[in-house]
Amino acid sequence: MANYEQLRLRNQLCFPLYVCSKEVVRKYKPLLDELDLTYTQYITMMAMWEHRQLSAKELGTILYLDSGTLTPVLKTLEKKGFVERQRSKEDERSLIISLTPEGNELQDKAAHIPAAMGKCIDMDLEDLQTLHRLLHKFMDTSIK
Amino acid sequence: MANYEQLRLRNQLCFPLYVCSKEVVRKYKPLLDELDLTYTQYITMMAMWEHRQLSAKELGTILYLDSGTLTPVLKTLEKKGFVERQRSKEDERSLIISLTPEGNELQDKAAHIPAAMGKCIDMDLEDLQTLHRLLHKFMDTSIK
DNA sequence: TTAAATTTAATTGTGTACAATTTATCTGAT
DNA sequence: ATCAGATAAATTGTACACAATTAAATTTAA
Repeated sequence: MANYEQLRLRNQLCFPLYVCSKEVVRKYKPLLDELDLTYTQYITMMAMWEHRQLSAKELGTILYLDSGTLTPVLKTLEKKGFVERQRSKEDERSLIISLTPEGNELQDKAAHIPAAMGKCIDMDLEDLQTLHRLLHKFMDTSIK
Repeated sequence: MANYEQLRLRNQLCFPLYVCSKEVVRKYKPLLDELDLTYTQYITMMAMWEHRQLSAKELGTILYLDSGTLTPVLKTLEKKGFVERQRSKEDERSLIISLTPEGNELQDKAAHIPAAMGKCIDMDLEDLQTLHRLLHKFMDTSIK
């Protein structure tokens, strides 16, 4: 008789990852609605606040997103006035994304979000730090 | 001068969660292609293998998915012959999902997947167990 | 008992994700 | 100098994911 214990949802690592990720993104929604940003647009803006200017290629590397996802996200952010898209002069293949003044101002409006999210998470600091460390370890050792 | 340290991607908990989740799902793809299942269809089948019969409502609770996502997934799985959809006799609002013989046989073909995925993850067992425990704790304390 | 509230799926609309392909540009080896 | 290969975005197609709404069935309460 076969033992399918390993096929139970509760024994998977992938399933709680998948659920936690989705539910955290869902918790961001009311906060991000105030900024007129989706979660994907928000992490894109976080990368832009940090780097001011990036090629679409570099953004994709930072965010782990391909052009199929990023192209429409960047067009939307441009339409909202938060970034500018322009071809590189040195290499016409490359698309340079720059933060606009409006995009820069948005950072002030977003400044309270990390603390607001923190209040939703009812775990002690040590567990959160361990979780953070292990997720980064997982990313570094198991991805690509 | 404002300090936006908390707005950096690397300091977020959400971002590594989001990346790890996506990348794990991507790693499943070649294994699931052999079964003609997507990741969402796979976790749905895992729930069905475990419970044999569930209402759509119960499935949604187990998988953290709403009817907007589940309805098309279940129709696809029915088209593939792995589950049956029928209205409950006692409560016509309720949709009963049952495993078909073909769906049951699929479990044999899936039995090797957890071990195959395990080989992709280059972390020691203790870290994986800690990660698993903390993700469940996160789910239990911080979701809904 | 019947009207209001609740519950369950389905539908609609928007926005990702990603594989695969296409198009344009650039680089390097001959 | 040129063309074969590489690179960067965009496009196409499929499949979620979820909020909001709708529709039907059931339950509750006046």
